[in-house]
Amino acid sequence: MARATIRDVADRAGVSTATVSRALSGARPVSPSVLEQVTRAAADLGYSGNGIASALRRSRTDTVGMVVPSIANPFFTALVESVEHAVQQAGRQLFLCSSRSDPTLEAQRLRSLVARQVDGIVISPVHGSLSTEAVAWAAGELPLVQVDRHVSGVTSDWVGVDDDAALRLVVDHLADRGVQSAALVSSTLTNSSTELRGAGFLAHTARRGLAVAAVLLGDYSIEWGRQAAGQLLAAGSLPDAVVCADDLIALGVLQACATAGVAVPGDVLVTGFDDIPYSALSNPPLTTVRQPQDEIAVEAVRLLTAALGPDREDPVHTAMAPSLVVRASTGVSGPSGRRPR
Amino acid sequence: MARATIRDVADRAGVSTATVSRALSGARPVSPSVLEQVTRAAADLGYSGNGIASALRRSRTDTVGMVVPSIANPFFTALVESVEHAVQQAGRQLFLCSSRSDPTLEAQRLRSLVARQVDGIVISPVHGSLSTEAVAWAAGELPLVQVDRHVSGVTSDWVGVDDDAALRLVVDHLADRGVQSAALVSSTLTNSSTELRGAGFLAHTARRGLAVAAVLLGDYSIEWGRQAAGQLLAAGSLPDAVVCADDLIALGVLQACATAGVAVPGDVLVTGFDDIPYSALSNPPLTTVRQPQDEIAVEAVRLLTAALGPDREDPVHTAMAPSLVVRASTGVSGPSGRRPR
DNA sequence: CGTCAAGGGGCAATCGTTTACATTCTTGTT
DNA sequence: AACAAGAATGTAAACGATTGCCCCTTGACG
Repeated sequence: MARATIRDVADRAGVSTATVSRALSGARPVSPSVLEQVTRAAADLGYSGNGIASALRRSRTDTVGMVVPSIANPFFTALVESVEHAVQQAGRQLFLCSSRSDPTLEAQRLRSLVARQVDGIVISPVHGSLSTEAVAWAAGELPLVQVDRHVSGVTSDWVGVDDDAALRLVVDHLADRGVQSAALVSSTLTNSSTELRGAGFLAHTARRGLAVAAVLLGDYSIEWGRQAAGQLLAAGSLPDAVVCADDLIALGVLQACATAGVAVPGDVLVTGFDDIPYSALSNPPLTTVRQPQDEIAVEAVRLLTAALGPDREDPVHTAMAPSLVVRASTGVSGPSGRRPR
Repeated sequence: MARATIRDVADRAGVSTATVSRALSGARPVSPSVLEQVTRAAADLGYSGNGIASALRRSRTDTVGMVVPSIANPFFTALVESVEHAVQQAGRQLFLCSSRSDPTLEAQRLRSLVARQVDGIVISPVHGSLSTEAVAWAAGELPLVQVDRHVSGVTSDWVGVDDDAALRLVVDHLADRGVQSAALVSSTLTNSSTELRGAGFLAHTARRGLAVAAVLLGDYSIEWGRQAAGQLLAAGSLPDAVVCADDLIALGVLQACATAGVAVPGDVLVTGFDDIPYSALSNPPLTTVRQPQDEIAVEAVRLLTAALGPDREDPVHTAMAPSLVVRASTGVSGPSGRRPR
């Protein structure tokens, strides 16, 4: 038995489809008796509407698309959850896609979302330049706001964290702890966040007179953190501190240090970025930068909703203030012995 | 400027909309010259099709909906990622919803997915009985497969892990380590997984002659793990082992033990369930049960795809074999000192 | 030269809603 | 009592694609 349509409901209730539509949606008042009839008929038939037909007619889907580089990264997970919540509050549904850090896949997902007529898109672009074309195109088709990262050369809203301020917090904290040299472990990905964090690291270490021991680039993963730590250890001379561009990398570094018998924070200090839940549980617990991801999500959805309205506002760049969460990985013991072993 | 429609492309190429449709979709061959014309016209206009209109006409959306209790739980994150991949392979897109462990929200999401005419649904239901009505209804509307957990009394496909076998692995391992008493920390959620794990715990501890020191029920979170450990510690007499119904709980237990100065595995052994990535990084690394979530996802999507075909097969229950990942939290040192402090 | 088949293309119906406009039916006003 | 205003409902035209059916052209074969 095929699904009941509005026509079936209308026939059963003895009214026109227009009346059914109005009764069910409340778009215009109907008489109490008719409302009763229609409601009953709909219930009897188990009528649940056809969102597709509705969307076609109204040319709105009440749906927002979101594209993130990875679902597995807890930072994005948290962001997704916040956005989902905010979108839900606004009476819409979230369509989630993962670009798997691949600009080609990302472009594909964007095309797909546009074809599916989502009302707007929230995206954290994979790459600073390779993502530009697809993002620019999508932004031309419908409202789009970038979160966390952003591509260069596209005029669209962006909401994220102030990466420079974040690295100022980290470097100042390390310098206050007496650190004299630091290495950066980050990603080869040339997107805004990565680049701003790299630039911030260099600028603030210079400002505080810290030596830059090394800059190692891989990807945002635990595994890369392990490898990078391995490289630092193999080089023989460990810096006083290792600054990581995200918590996953930092967790990998911590694990490698533990395996190699290097004491943290005794021999080297380690910092992360994002404050994912597991950073509080590592050994030792990780000093990291907290992003206000919930506020970022709320603001992103607010901007999107605004863009759906009639009057187009100018694109807005909003950098939220980060905060430093100090834990044992930069603990009070400090770098007493400068060299391991 | 409004988005270009197939009509615009047809006009520009000097052919009918039917021909454009056929040229672009390849549903029927068109002459090379016309194909060329159409392709150029579409490119010129930046035509990208209207998925909604197409979906209405074909009554398929090439979209699969997925509902999970939480996006933040790494186990579901991994499952989502696997399903997204599998769905993508099948040429469809994934529509992800979080039910936030709330049966009411879950029902709402299911209604929404059905209204949006997704081709099928993959769901991990929140609750064993409270979710039944909504799941049963949705399963009546379209193909639906349950993953990980399942509700009672709905005839639909299910793919998950063999919870009884998993607890057999855990309990046998603990018994082999010389454990004589064990506590279970689980969730109050009465869903299939939780119940089967609880039953398995009781059955296999009985079989191996282990004393059940306590059964504590809360929710699947780190925080609850902490609290439960607190209760056990406060009770004065710690069991030889704490079996946790998932890794998040176990991580909380480990953290509480570390804080309280209780040695793991020296004073107590701890096991988890799911093998989330962070379980390898905890202090100490966690012994846990690995679920073949990728296989589960692939099988779920396969079943869904099969159900989309013409001939309806009988509902299938597939329990995948779990495996035990032994790490330091049940390490070789064993429970030498039975009582902490 | 006639017939037929096949390939290529167009016409128009269709999917299930929503909604502008027309129509009917009340009800109140003068 | 006639008429205007307003409320409730109906009619039918969209929305933008796909596709069954028909027509035309062309070439092959008898």
